Amino acid sequence: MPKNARNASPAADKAAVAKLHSRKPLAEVLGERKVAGLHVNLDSMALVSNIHRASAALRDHFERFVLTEAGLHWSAFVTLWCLWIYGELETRKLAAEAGVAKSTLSGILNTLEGRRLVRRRTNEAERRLVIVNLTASGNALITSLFPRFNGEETRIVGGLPTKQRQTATDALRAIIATIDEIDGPLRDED
Amino acid sequence: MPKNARNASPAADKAAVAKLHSRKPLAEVLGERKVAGLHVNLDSMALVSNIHRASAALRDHFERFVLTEAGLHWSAFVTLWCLWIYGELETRKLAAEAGVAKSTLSGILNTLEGRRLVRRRTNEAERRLVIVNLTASGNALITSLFPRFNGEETRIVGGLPTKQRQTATDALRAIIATIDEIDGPLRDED
DNA sequence: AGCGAGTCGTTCGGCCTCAAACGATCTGCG
DNA sequence: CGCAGATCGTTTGAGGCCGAACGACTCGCT
Repeated sequence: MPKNARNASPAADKAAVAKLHSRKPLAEVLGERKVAGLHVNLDSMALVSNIHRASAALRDHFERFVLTEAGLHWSAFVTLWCLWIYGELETRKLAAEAGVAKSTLSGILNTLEGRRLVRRRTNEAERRLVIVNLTASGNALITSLFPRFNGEETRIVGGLPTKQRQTATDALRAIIATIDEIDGPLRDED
Repeated sequence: MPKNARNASPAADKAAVAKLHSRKPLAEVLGERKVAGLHVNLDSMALVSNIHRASAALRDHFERFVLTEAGLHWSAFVTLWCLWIYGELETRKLAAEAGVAKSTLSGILNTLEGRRLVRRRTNEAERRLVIVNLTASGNALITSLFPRFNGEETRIVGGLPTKQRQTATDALRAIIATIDEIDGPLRDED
């Protein structure tokens, strides 16, 4: 499939998003048109909104420039990455680490197993558990992909002053911790 | 400590994610086990990784605590929100603003239209265009939802020092702009 | 007038995504 | 023992999500 073609290019509806998206911050439009007496915290909204946009833009960028040619979706990549880091993992922990529901992971593993990138194996001592690990080709794939990923990450965020990058990272960590704190109590203590 | 039934609680596989996720930063594990001579930029990785985690945690939190009871998914909410801000929008622009492909929006609009929350109408002057706007009940729903959203946003990020919040917001904006710059040239100039 | 190229929104096929329901397995307690 | 309850991973059903293909429509040429 030709990547050029100025004429008749379907594909990549998604690519138009970021451009239009960033053209005019929604927060401003809201400020202009809506928040007459609605007392809204625009600062909070701006930060949260930018977190989502940055996440989507990053994900989109990586899918488009690195993952598509490898035939992987985001979650499949994350799954392989986790397995690469941890060596092998039970399904339940892998799902948690990859950030998807266990039922979602089941489907992802079916896909990856079909491509011979991962292997499933029942734990004999605990026959309820299923252990997943990379095959040789799965390991080769993620090993070749990861440096490119990290390189792109650095290309994108490396331009920021070190101090700002650090501050932003800390802020995000704090946000994650706060949400954990709010949502966490509903879960069982272990 | 028995917040909720310790016995037989299906549901909310997703909730376990954040907890396990934040327990042990993957970057550290990577540092421990992998990056012997692989020269990886851990700072970049930490920032990018935390952007994704924060975005997912936020989205998850809002879906669980605000959207579920309204029977809305994330994208459906964003779609209603855009319509609330802009009044009415063509399908193409709405998709871009909501951050989804136009084909995805088509499905979302089918769902929302089925619930009588939005309305579709053909533009008579340009019969290719479809204009979407909120119904009265759609408007009522988003109007009631938005303040709760903003309140939660403030609860979550409001604890950060103003300066740090501002710095983080700027950093995210810069990241989005950088990605736009990298990806943008491939799109048509308008 | 007519026709080819461009641009709408929709449809289609394939996968991801979730919660809930399910079968298999392990455990504790009588 | 035996079986009720907890905990695995998988299946199911409804919908989100994408790129590609498509029909409807518009515009520019000739």
